Amino acid sequence: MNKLSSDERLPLYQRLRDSLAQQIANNRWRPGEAIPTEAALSAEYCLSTGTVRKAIDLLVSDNILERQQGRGTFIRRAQFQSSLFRFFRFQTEAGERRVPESRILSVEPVVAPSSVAQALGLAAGAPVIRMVRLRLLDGQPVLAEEIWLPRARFQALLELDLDTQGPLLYPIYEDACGQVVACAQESLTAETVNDVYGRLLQIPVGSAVVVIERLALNYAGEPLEWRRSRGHASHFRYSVEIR
Amino acid sequence: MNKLSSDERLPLYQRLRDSLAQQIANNRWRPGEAIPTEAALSAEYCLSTGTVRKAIDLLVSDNILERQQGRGTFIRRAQFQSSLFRFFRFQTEAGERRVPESRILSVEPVVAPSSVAQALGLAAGAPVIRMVRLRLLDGQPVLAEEIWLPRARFQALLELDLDTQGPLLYPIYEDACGQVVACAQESLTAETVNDVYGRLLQIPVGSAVVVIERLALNYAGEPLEWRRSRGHASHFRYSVEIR
DNA sequence: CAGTGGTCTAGACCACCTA
DNA sequence: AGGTGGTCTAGACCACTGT
Repeated sequence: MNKLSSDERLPLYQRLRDSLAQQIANNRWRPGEAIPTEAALSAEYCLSTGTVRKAIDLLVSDNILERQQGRGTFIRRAQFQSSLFRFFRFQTEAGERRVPESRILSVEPVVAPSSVAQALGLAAGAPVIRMVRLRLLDGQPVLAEEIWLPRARFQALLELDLDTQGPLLYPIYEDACGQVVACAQESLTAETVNDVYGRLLQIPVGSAVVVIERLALNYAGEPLEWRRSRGHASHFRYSVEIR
Repeated sequence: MNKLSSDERLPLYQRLRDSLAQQIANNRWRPGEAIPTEAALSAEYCLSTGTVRKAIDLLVSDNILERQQGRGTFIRRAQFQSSLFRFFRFQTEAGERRVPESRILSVEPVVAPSSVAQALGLAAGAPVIRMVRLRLLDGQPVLAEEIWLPRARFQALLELDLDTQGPLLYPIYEDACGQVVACAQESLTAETVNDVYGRLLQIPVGSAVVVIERLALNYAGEPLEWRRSRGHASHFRYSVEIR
């Protein structure tokens, strides 16, 4: 006999959606846990199953819930899975996805070049951290990354032994610096590789590489990280649907 | 008392969706025209309104139909604005968008190479039309396109003087061949340009070019056109938002 | 087996548009 | 006023999952 609190003019399925989203935000259920069954919800809120289903449909299409026939409806595990997979086909012959290893080549405190400062919304010459990283599959370099971070937020990284960490940076940002990446803007182009990156990627100078520039933001929309990645074009394929 | 022809194991709303998509592809209704009301469809197919609504929901979320409360449900006008703009920055200094001119270099009936046949869903060696086209801005080549069409659908193109037509192919497909492009899948990569395309694009052999492969489909999801376009990487930039 | 989500029905009533 | 899509009900039966 629960009550729907939000605006009475909204349809019931919308109000139920809002109520459930609120409870999810308040951790009534943990990620991976099941919410009550559709029957239980329709009893709790005195709604028909059709209305409950429509509310759940919305949360599923929002990527907040996940249905599993015969088992239940679950809170989606928050998985900021690297967008790499959308761009590079780092896969075995069998087509299974793999996270490339990470080899950090340098981490140094520097002052921001003007282009980087502008991307990160800092004053020119502001203190930043510059990191160069190589991603490898089976020992073969596939991606070379240049990463820039505002030092004010990421000072702790300089005192950390990054080699002992996993291959993903964003969990480290979260654990060591309390900085949570919520979303990112990426921008894609191609170029022929120069000698520096040719050597890093172990490909001939003049090969075609794809260049990905990414600005990562926190939930408040503030820039956290700017990176430029280069990878051999033969590892690269990006697909879109157009309507 | 219409019959749903497709696979009996599929849910009714799926089969109705397919049936409607087929009729839309066959021009039973013109773009902008209304389809029968939900009540009429549920009578015609002997389905409840809930099932009909669900089928229409799918077509709406596919961007094929458009609901207007109190008025009806309408075939969406295909605004199919060339996706070129999303990928290539063909713009004046002022930032205004321009459609590049089209220069058709060849149109010839050939048999399909196996890769093309596979993309178009044809048997290997099936009759197709191969077209080579150059897109130019201010007389400068910016994009070289290789276009493959199933001859069964596009025979009429061979008897047409394409030079007298506009720079966009899809309106020609529609007017001359009755083939309506509803959506497309594009896939993007990069390579260093060979001598043939280097000469076409008037750029040095070995420059980085972006390669776009596109499969265009009609409303029934049947392949209509496969094309591969190459353009100089410096004209190319693609942006994405990642949640 | 019992319990879950997935499909489907045959309505009712409402909000909105056109005339 | 009459017709449209939008919301909602109170069920039924099915397909799938776990024990």
